[in-house]
Amino acid sequence: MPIHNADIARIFEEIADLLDLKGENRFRIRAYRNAARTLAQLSRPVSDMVEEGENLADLPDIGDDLAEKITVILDTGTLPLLEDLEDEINPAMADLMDIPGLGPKRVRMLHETLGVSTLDDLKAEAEAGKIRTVEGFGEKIEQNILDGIVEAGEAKRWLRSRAEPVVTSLVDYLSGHDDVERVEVAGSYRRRRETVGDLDILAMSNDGGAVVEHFVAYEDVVDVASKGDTQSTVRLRSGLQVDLRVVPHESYGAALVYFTGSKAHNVALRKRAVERTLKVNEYGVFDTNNEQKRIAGETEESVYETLDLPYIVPELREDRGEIIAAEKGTLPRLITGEALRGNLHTHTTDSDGRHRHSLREMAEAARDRGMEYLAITDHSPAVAVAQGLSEDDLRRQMDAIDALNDELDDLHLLKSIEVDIMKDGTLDLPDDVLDDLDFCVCAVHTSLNLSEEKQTARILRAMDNPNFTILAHPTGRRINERGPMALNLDRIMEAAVERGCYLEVNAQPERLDIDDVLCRRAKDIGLMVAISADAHSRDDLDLLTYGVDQARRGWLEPDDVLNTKTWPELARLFAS
DNA sequence: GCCGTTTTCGGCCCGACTGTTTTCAGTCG
Repeated sequence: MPIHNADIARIFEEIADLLDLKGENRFRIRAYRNAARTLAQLSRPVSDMVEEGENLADLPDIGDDLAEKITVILDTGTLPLLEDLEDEINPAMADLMDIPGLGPKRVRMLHETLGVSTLDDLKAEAEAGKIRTVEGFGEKIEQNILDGIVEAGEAKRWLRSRAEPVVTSLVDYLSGHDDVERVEVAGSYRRRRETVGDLDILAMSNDGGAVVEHFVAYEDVVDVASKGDTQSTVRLRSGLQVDLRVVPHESYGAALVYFTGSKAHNVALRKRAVERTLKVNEYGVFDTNNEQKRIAGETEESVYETLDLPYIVPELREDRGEIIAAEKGTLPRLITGEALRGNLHTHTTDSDGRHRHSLREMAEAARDRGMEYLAITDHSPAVAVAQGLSEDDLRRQMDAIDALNDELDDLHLLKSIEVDIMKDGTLDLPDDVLDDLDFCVCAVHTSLNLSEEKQTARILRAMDNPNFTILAHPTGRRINERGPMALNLDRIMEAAVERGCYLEVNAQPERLDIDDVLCRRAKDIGLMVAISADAHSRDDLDLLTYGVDQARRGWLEPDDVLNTKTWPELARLFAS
């Protein structure tokens, strides 16, 4: 069983939690968390780095000690430090820190006084009214704990696409107030993450109190968690939590940086500020050598400028090397939706009655959106629920495409298929029909639970087929529904490079597969991707924008993306 | 535990709000 970066990151996170509960040195705790973050976002497996004799201590936030611990984990799958800590502290106590309002100090206090170790213990003591008897606790905290336990069972991050309409109406409402000059959604929403935990809204106004009052009076607000002169937190009927922050004109840029995050990016910026005897907070940039004189803050650009940096777009603000790149002038020129010339994954009513639009309707929708080409990729027979195309069906569709291509002069339809990768790694249609297609999109839809070894071998075998072009939704995950398949994607991506195959960035909001970190890894090894709508209806062609967002977060530039190429260019790539 | 144009020790990002207290610790983002 190979040890992945994520496994090591999880061990470091757990160690950090347990050290936190012990009341250890907070900087030591932070060191473990920083290292976990570095590992989780690393674009290549540390196991490879070790094999190739590279020094792990060269990685950011990893020194000699943690480098050694990583090699121990790679060898044994665990770490003596973790096992010692787990003997000392019940690991279930770490879960208690997920309840809002409970941090390490309060959890430890509850453990020492009431013997609380698990969520069940906590619930029982809260319901019995015992929490309020503990020094430093009261009725409010007890009630918040009870509420928090209930919400912990429900809370899931929202797909950003699902939050969009909520955002639009709330922003409209806030903009309608006379004292509000400007409103913007910041946070992970602005960084265009695939999901959002809550909404962070920034308003420009000189009367924070009035704007906060207006905010909490919004008709969808069901609970006001906090309310001050400049900020407030509420819960909407939909369950979404919204934080509002109100700042004056001169602080707007600094506040936008601060509220957009990520937290790690902000920390890195503030460290950089300290090195320049500056202080960055949500009100501006201040010169600590000159009586805290404000030197910037009105715009985001002004904040970055005082730190000797060009503007960094929100999608890159994850402290994944963007600050160094900005300093060196090597920030990527990110892919945009306008750069896409076509869509390489499209379904029609030919394969599935539930698909809403015909070949012709899909073609016209693509043309209306200015696309140069559209690949038709209905399902193959194995996807019986989708009434996959038989060999004869596919041949008939190819004829229909030829006819339509004669008729359309500003859109080129490509003949393709989303062919199933069978459990044994063969493709679901014979080679002689696949040979006649322009290219093949290949996908796993069944037997998602194979072992990592078998699943990887299955896909590698499929890639041996010369007709294999693009691996669709490579991990098979559905956000909030099912995780990725067990899969050695590093091997698959390397094999794809060797064999002239490609990966898809599936733009369906619940898939977004591959994700941003994997996009970055693909770029690093020179593997191009297709940003594909996986369109099941005309409107689905507009989903491409979510795929573009994910690709931007993965640092992809136009040259990293197949469908920025013209069809003749693509045809040459696919033929080689 | 990491890190270094203040470099092998002594720092490590910053402020608002709540709930408990009477001046502030804990938590959160």
